[in-house]
Amino acid sequence: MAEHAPLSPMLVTDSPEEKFREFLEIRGEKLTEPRRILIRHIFDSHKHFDADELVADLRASARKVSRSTVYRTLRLLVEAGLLRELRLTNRTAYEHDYGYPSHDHLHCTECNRVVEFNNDEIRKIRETVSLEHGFRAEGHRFMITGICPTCSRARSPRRRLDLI
Amino acid sequence: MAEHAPLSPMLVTDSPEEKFREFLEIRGEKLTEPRRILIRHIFDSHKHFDADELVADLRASARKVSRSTVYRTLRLLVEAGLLRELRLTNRTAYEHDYGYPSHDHLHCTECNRVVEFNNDEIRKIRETVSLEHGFRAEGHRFMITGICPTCSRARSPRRRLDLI
DNA sequence: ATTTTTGCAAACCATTTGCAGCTGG
DNA sequence: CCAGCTGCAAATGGTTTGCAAAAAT
Repeated sequence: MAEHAPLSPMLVTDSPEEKFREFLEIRGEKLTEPRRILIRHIFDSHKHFDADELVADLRASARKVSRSTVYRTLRLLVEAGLLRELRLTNRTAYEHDYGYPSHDHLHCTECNRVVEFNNDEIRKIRETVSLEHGFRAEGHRFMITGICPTCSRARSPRRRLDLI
Repeated sequence: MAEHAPLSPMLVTDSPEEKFREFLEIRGEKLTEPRRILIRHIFDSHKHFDADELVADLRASARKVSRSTVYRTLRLLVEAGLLRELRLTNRTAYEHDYGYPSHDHLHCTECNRVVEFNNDEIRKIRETVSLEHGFRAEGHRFMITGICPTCSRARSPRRRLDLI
Protein backbone atom coordinates (compact mmCIF):
# COMPACT_ATOMS: atom_id res chain seq x y z
CA MET A 1 0.00 0.00 0.00
CA ALA A 2 3.03 2.27 0.24
CA GLU A 3 6.31 2.77 -1.57
CA HIS A 4 9.25 5.07 -1.12
CA ALA A 5 11.35 7.30 -3.26
CA PRO A 6 14.97 6.57 -2.43
CA LEU A 7 15.74 8.88 0.46
CA SER A 8 18.87 7.71 2.19
CA PRO A 9 18.82 7.08 5.95
CA MET A 10 20.38 9.70 8.21
CA LEU A 11 23.24 8.93 10.53
CA VAL A 12 22.03 8.55 14.10
CA THR A 13 23.99 7.79 17.20
CA ASP A 14 21.51 5.54 19.00
CA SER A 15 19.68 2.60 17.50
CA PRO A 16 15.90 2.96 17.56
CA GLU A 17 15.80 0.27 20.21
CA GLU A 18 18.26 2.17 22.36
CA LYS A 19 16.33 5.38 21.94
CA PHE A 20 13.13 3.61 22.93
CA ARG A 21 14.82 2.14 26.00
CA GLU A 22 15.92 5.60 27.10
CA PHE A 23 12.45 6.99 26.58
CA LEU A 24 10.91 4.21 28.64
CA GLU A 25 13.49 4.50 31.39
CA ILE A 26 12.75 8.18 31.89
CA ARG A 27 9.12 7.27 32.42
CA GLY A 28 9.95 4.34 34.66
CA GLU A 29 8.64 1.87 32.10
CA LYS A 30 10.09 -1.33 30.76
CA LEU A 31 11.57 -2.56 27.52
CA THR A 32 9.88 -5.94 27.37
CA GLU A 33 10.21 -8.77 24.90
CA PRO A 34 7.07 -7.91 22.86
CA ARG A 35 8.24 -4.31 22.61
CA ARG A 36 11.68 -5.42 21.46
CA ILE A 37 10.13 -7.70 18.84
CA LEU A 38 8.03 -4.84 17.54
CA ILE A 39 10.67 -2.16 17.36
CA ARG A 40 13.11 -4.52 15.66
CA HIS A 41 10.58 -5.62 13.12
CA ILE A 42 9.45 -2.07 12.44
CA PHE A 43 12.93 -0.65 11.95
CA ASP A 44 14.09 -3.64 9.93
CA SER A 45 12.59 -2.05 6.85
CA HIS A 46 11.59 1.41 5.73
CA LYS A 47 8.01 0.82 4.85
CA HIS A 48 4.75 2.49 5.73
CA PHE A 49 2.65 0.06 7.69
CA ASP A 50 -0.37 -0.20 9.96
CA ALA A 51 -1.28 -2.10 13.11
CA ASP A 52 -2.90 -4.91 11.21
CA GLU A 53 0.15 -5.58 9.07
CA LEU A 54 2.32 -5.87 12.16
CA VAL A 55 -0.02 -8.40 13.71
CA ALA A 56 -0.11 -10.38 10.47
CA ASP A 57 3.66 -10.23 9.90
CA LEU A 58 4.40 -11.54 13.36
CA ARG A 59 1.57 -14.00 13.77
CA ALA A 60 3.32 -16.59 11.62
CA SER A 61 6.73 -16.30 13.25
CA ALA A 62 7.52 -17.50 16.74
CA ARG A 63 7.37 -13.86 17.83
CA LYS A 64 3.63 -13.40 17.94
CA VAL A 65 2.49 -10.21 19.67
CA SER A 66 -1.12 -9.59 20.64
CA ARG A 67 -3.14 -6.97 18.86
CA SER A 68 -3.58 -4.89 22.02
CA THR A 69 0.14 -4.81 22.63
CA VAL A 70 0.74 -3.75 19.06
CA TYR A 71 -1.63 -0.81 19.48
CA ARG A 72 -0.22 0.10 22.87
CA THR A 73 3.35 -0.05 21.60
CA LEU A 74 2.60 1.99 18.50
CA ARG A 75 1.27 4.73 20.71
CA LEU A 76 4.45 4.68 22.77
CA LEU A 77 6.66 4.79 19.69
CA VAL A 78 4.82 7.86 18.46
CA GLU A 79 5.18 9.53 21.86
CA ALA A 80 8.87 8.62 21.84
CA GLY A 81 9.31 10.38 18.50
CA LEU A 82 10.29 7.18 16.73
CA LEU A 83 7.21 6.91 14.55
CA ARG A 84 4.91 9.37 12.89
CA GLU A 85 1.23 8.85 12.19
CA LEU A 86 -0.17 9.19 8.69
CA ARG A 87 -3.93 9.40 8.38
CA LEU A 88 -4.63 8.60 4.75
CA THR A 89 -7.65 6.35 5.14
CA ASN A 90 -9.79 5.00 7.94
CA ARG A 91 -6.85 3.09 9.39
CA THR A 92 -3.81 4.83 10.80
CA ALA A 93 -0.56 4.26 8.94
CA TYR A 94 2.88 4.82 10.43
CA GLU A 95 6.31 5.72 9.17
CA HIS A 96 9.76 6.11 10.71
CA ASP A 97 10.45 9.45 12.33
CA TYR A 98 13.95 8.58 13.52
CA GLY A 99 17.05 7.86 11.49
CA TYR A 100 15.25 9.07 8.40
CA PRO A 101 15.23 12.58 6.94
CA SER A 102 12.10 14.66 7.21
CA HIS A 103 10.11 14.59 4.03
CA ASP A 104 6.65 14.99 2.55
CA HIS A 105 4.35 12.85 0.44
CA LEU A 106 2.68 12.43 -2.90
CA HIS A 107 -0.39 10.23 -2.62
CA CYS A 108 -1.93 8.58 -5.67
CA THR A 109 -5.67 8.42 -5.06
CA GLU A 110 -6.00 5.75 -7.71
CA CYS A 111 -3.58 3.04 -6.56
CA ASN A 112 -2.89 4.41 -3.06
CA ARG A 113 0.84 4.48 -3.68
CA VAL A 114 2.75 6.92 -1.50
CA VAL A 115 5.94 8.55 -2.78
CA GLU A 116 8.19 10.61 -0.56
CA PHE A 117 9.88 13.82 -1.62
CA ASN A 118 12.07 16.54 -0.20
CA ASN A 119 11.69 20.25 -0.64
CA ASP A 120 13.59 22.75 1.44
CA GLU A 121 11.14 25.57 0.85
CA ILE A 122 8.49 23.86 2.89
CA ARG A 123 10.23 24.19 6.20
CA LYS A 124 10.78 27.89 5.55
CA ILE A 125 7.13 28.43 4.82
CA ARG A 126 6.24 26.54 7.96
CA GLU A 127 8.39 28.88 10.03
CA THR A 128 7.12 32.02 8.36
CA VAL A 129 3.48 31.07 8.76
CA SER A 130 3.89 29.89 12.35
CA LEU A 131 5.57 33.14 13.27
CA GLU A 132 2.78 35.17 11.68
CA HIS A 133 0.21 33.32 13.76
CA GLY A 134 2.15 33.06 16.99
CA PHE A 135 2.20 29.28 16.76
CA ARG A 136 4.98 27.20 18.20
CA ALA A 137 5.32 24.75 15.30
CA GLU A 138 6.09 21.17 16.24
CA GLY A 139 5.62 19.49 12.91
CA HIS A 140 3.87 19.64 9.63
CA ARG A 141 2.36 17.48 6.97
CA PHE A 142 2.40 18.36 3.31
CA MET A 143 0.62 15.91 1.08
CA ILE A 144 -0.01 16.30 -2.61
CA THR A 145 -2.87 14.15 -3.88
CA GLY A 146 -3.23 13.23 -7.50
CA ILE A 147 -2.59 10.55 -10.09
CA CYS A 148 0.81 8.89 -10.36
CA PRO A 149 2.52 8.41 -13.73
CA THR A 150 1.60 4.73 -13.89
CA CYS A 151 -2.09 5.28 -13.29
CA SER A 152 -2.04 8.26 -15.60
CA ARG A 153 -0.79 6.10 -18.44
CA ALA A 154 -3.23 3.32 -17.59
CA ARG A 155 -6.11 5.77 -17.74
CA SER A 156 -5.45 7.12 -21.23
CA PRO A 157 -3.15 4.56 -22.82
CA ARG A 158 -3.68 5.56 -26.42
CA ARG A 159 -3.38 9.31 -25.99
CA ARG A 160 -0.13 9.30 -27.96
CA LEU A 161 -1.44 7.13 -30.77
CA ASP A 162 -4.44 9.38 -31.24
CA LEU A 163 -2.09 12.04 -32.55
CA ILE A 164 -0.65 9.90 -35.36
CA MET B 1 -13.55 22.62 17.90
CA ALA B 2 -12.56 24.76 14.94
CA GLU B 3 -12.04 28.41 14.19
CA HIS B 4 -11.17 30.42 11.11
CA ALA B 5 -8.83 33.17 10.19
CA PRO B 6 -10.85 35.72 8.24
CA LEU B 7 -10.62 34.54 4.65
CA SER B 8 -13.29 36.17 2.56
CA PRO B 9 -15.63 34.03 0.51
CA MET B 10 -15.06 33.81 -3.24
CA LEU B 11 -17.62 34.87 -5.78
CA VAL B 12 -19.39 31.88 -7.24
CA THR B 13 -22.07 31.74 -9.85
CA ASP B 14 -24.17 28.90 -8.48
CA SER B 15 -25.33 28.53 -4.92
CA PRO B 16 -24.03 25.39 -3.22
CA GLU B 17 -27.56 24.03 -3.32
CA GLU B 18 -27.76 24.62 -7.06
CA LYS B 19 -24.41 22.98 -7.62
CA PHE B 20 -25.51 19.98 -5.59
CA ARG B 21 -28.72 19.69 -7.57
CA GLU B 22 -26.75 19.67 -10.83
CA PHE B 23 -24.42 17.00 -9.48
CA LEU B 24 -27.32 14.82 -8.42
CA GLU B 25 -29.18 15.31 -11.66
CA ILE B 26 -26.23 14.07 -13.69
CA ARG B 27 -26.25 10.90 -11.64
CA GLY B 28 -30.01 10.55 -11.84
CA GLU B 29 -30.39 11.19 -8.13
CA LYS B 30 -32.67 13.44 -6.21
CA LEU B 31 -32.43 16.64 -4.19
CA THR B 32 -34.67 15.66 -1.31
CA GLU B 33 -35.81 17.58 1.72
CA PRO B 34 -33.24 16.13 4.16
CA ARG B 35 -30.48 16.90 1.67
CA ARG B 36 -31.73 20.46 1.27
CA ILE B 37 -31.82 20.91 5.03
CA LEU B 38 -28.26 19.69 5.32
CA ILE B 39 -26.70 21.70 2.54
CA ARG B 40 -28.40 24.87 3.72
CA HIS B 41 -27.33 24.38 7.28
CA ILE B 42 -23.77 23.53 6.25
CA PHE B 43 -23.33 26.53 3.97
CA ASP B 44 -25.03 28.89 6.39
CA SER B 45 -21.75 29.31 8.19
CA HIS B 46 -18.10 28.84 7.43
CA LYS B 47 -17.15 26.47 10.17
CA HIS B 48 -15.37 23.17 10.34
CA PHE B 49 -17.77 20.54 11.56
CA ASP B 50 -18.32 16.82 11.82
CA ALA B 51 -21.23 14.44 11.37
CA ASP B 52 -22.10 14.47 15.04
CA GLU B 53 -22.39 18.24 15.20
CA LEU B 54 -24.80 18.23 12.28
CA VAL B 55 -27.01 15.67 13.95
CA ALA B 56 -26.94 17.64 17.19
CA ASP B 57 -27.55 21.01 15.53
CA LEU B 58 -30.58 19.73 13.69
CA ARG B 59 -32.03 17.45 16.33
CA ALA B 60 -33.45 20.35 18.27
CA SER B 61 -34.99 22.15 15.31
CA ALA B 62 -37.98 20.90 13.40
CA ARG B 63 -35.59 19.82 10.67
CA LYS B 64 -34.25 16.65 12.24
CA VAL B 65 -32.23 14.44 9.89
CA SER B 66 -31.22 10.92 10.78
CA ARG B 67 -27.64 10.04 11.46
CA SER B 68 -27.44 7.68 8.49
CA THR B 69 -28.69 10.33 6.12
CA VAL B 70 -26.17 12.78 7.49
CA TYR B 71 -23.35 10.36 6.75
CA ARG B 72 -24.73 9.48 3.34
CA THR B 73 -25.16 13.12 2.39
CA LEU B 74 -21.72 14.11 3.59
CA ARG B 75 -20.25 11.51 1.29
CA LEU B 76 -22.22 12.91 -1.62
CA LEU B 77 -21.14 16.47 -0.86
CA VAL B 78 -17.52 15.41 -0.90
CA GLU B 79 -18.00 13.60 -4.19
CA ALA B 80 -19.72 16.69 -5.56
CA GLY B 81 -16.70 18.81 -4.68
CA LEU B 82 -18.65 20.92 -2.21
CA LEU B 83 -16.91 19.68 0.92
CA ARG B 84 -13.43 18.55 1.75
CA GLU B 85 -12.51 15.99 4.38
CA LEU B 86 -10.06 16.83 7.14
CA ARG B 87 -8.74 13.91 9.16
CA LEU B 88 -7.36 15.49 12.30
CA THR B 89 -8.58 13.05 14.92
CA ASN B 90 -10.56 9.82 15.01
CA ARG B 91 -13.64 11.59 13.65
CA THR B 92 -13.74 13.07 10.17
CA ALA B 93 -14.12 16.84 10.01
CA TYR B 94 -15.37 18.73 6.97
CA GLU B 95 -14.90 22.18 5.50
CA HIS B 96 -16.31 24.04 2.52
CA ASP B 97 -14.60 23.38 -0.76
CA TYR B 98 -16.86 25.63 -2.82
CA GLY B 99 -17.24 29.38 -2.65
CA TYR B 100 -14.22 29.59 -0.42
CA PRO B 101 -10.62 30.22 -1.42
CA SER B 102 -8.11 27.39 -1.18
CA HIS B 103 -6.07 27.58 1.96
CA ASP B 104 -4.09 25.52 4.44
CA HIS B 105 -4.22 24.89 8.18
CA LEU B 106 -2.53 25.36 11.50
CA HIS B 107 -3.69 22.76 14.00
CA CYS B 108 -3.18 23.21 17.74
CA THR B 109 -2.63 19.75 19.16
CA GLU B 110 -3.49 21.02 22.62
CA CYS B 111 -6.93 22.59 22.17
CA ASN B 112 -7.66 21.21 18.69
CA ARG B 113 -8.27 24.69 17.30
CA VAL B 114 -7.81 24.98 13.55
CA VAL B 115 -6.67 28.24 11.97
CA GLU B 116 -6.62 28.78 8.23
CA PHE B 117 -3.89 30.60 6.35
CA ASN B 118 -2.91 31.48 2.83
CA ASN B 119 0.50 31.21 1.28
CA ASP B 120 1.07 31.54 -2.43
CA GLU B 121 4.37 29.66 -2.40
CA ILE B 122 2.63 26.43 -1.54
CA ARG B 123 0.87 26.05 -4.84
CA LYS B 124 4.11 26.69 -6.69
CA ILE B 125 5.89 24.01 -4.70
CA ARG B 126 3.05 21.65 -5.40
CA GLU B 127 3.42 22.18 -9.14
CA THR B 128 7.21 21.88 -9.09
CA VAL B 129 7.19 18.68 -7.08
CA SER B 130 4.38 17.10 -9.10
CA LEU B 131 6.21 17.83 -12.31
CA GLU B 132 9.41 16.28 -10.97
CA HIS B 133 7.56 13.09 -10.13
CA GLY B 134 5.27 12.93 -13.13
CA PHE B 135 2.21 13.28 -10.92
CA ARG B 136 -0.96 14.90 -12.13
CA ALA B 137 -1.72 16.92 -8.98
CA GLU B 138 -5.37 17.23 -8.05
CA GLY B 139 -5.05 18.76 -4.62
CA HIS B 140 -2.88 19.09 -1.60
CA ARG B 141 -3.00 19.38 2.13
CA PHE B 142 -0.51 21.39 4.12
CA MET B 143 -0.99 21.25 7.84
CA ILE B 144 1.27 22.74 10.45
CA THR B 145 0.85 21.16 13.88
CA GLY B 146 1.93 22.87 17.04
CA ILE B 147 0.79 24.93 19.99
CA CYS B 148 -1.36 28.00 19.45
CA PRO B 149 -0.60 31.31 21.23
CA THR B 150 -3.35 30.80 23.79
CA CYS B 151 -2.21 27.33 24.82
CA SER B 152 1.40 28.47 24.77
CA ARG B 153 0.63 31.15 27.33
CA ALA B 154 -1.44 28.76 29.42
CA ARG B 155 1.39 26.25 29.51
CA SER B 156 4.07 28.56 30.91
CA PRO B 157 2.11 31.44 32.41
CA ARG B 158 4.84 32.72 34.71
CA ARG B 159 7.67 32.58 32.23
CA ARG B 160 7.80 36.36 32.19
CA LEU B 161 7.64 36.74 35.97
CA ASP B 162 10.50 34.29 36.42
CA LEU B 163 12.78 36.88 34.93
CA ILE B 164 11.98 39.57 37.49
C1' DA C 1 -45.35 3.15 -11.23
C1' DT C 2 -40.90 2.94 -10.54
C1' DT C 3 -36.74 4.25 -8.63
C1' DT C 4 -34.39 6.48 -5.06
C1' DT C 5 -34.26 7.83 -0.29
C1' DT C 6 -35.16 7.69 4.53
C1' DG C 7 -34.91 6.17 9.37
C1' DC C 8 -34.26 2.65 12.35
C1' DA C 9 -31.64 -0.85 14.26
C1' DA C 10 -28.20 -3.93 13.65
C1' DA C 11 -23.67 -4.71 11.79
C1' DC C 12 -18.93 -3.31 11.12
C1' DC C 13 -14.34 -2.48 12.13
C1' DA C 14 -10.41 -0.12 13.96
C1' DT C 15 -9.01 0.84 18.31
C1' DT C 16 -9.28 0.84 23.47
C1' DT C 17 -9.88 -1.08 27.94
C1' DG C 18 -10.70 -4.15 32.28
C1' DC C 19 -8.69 -7.65 34.36
C1' DA C 20 -6.14 -11.86 36.00
C1' DG C 21 -1.92 -13.58 35.55
C1' DC C 22 3.03 -12.90 33.92
C1' DT C 23 7.58 -10.41 33.81
C1' DG C 24 11.37 -7.37 34.04
C1' DG C 25 14.47 -4.66 36.87
C1' DC D 1 9.28 -8.13 45.18
C1' DC D 2 6.11 -5.33 42.82
C1' DA D 3 5.11 -1.81 39.48
C1' DG D 4 4.41 -2.31 35.01
C1' DC D 5 3.12 -5.43 31.10
C1' DT D 6 0.67 -8.99 28.42
C1' DG D 7 -3.15 -11.39 26.25
C1' DC D 8 -7.69 -12.26 26.11
C1' DA D 9 -12.24 -10.99 25.54
C1' DA D 10 -15.45 -7.56 25.97
C1' DA D 11 -16.45 -2.69 25.29
C1' DT D 12 -16.25 1.58 22.53
C1' DG D 13 -17.29 4.76 19.12
C1' DG D 14 -17.40 6.42 14.58
C1' DT D 15 -19.31 4.94 10.39
C1' DT D 16 -21.88 1.76 7.26
C1' DT D 17 -25.59 -1.18 5.82
C1' DG D 18 -30.05 -4.12 5.29
C1' DC D 19 -34.54 -3.39 5.01
C1' DA D 20 -39.39 -1.90 4.96
C1' DA D 21 -41.87 2.23 4.67
C1' DA D 22 -41.98 6.96 2.45
C1' DA D 23 -41.01 10.35 -1.16
C1' DA D 24 -39.65 12.11 -5.57
C1' DT D 25 -40.13 12.33 -10.65
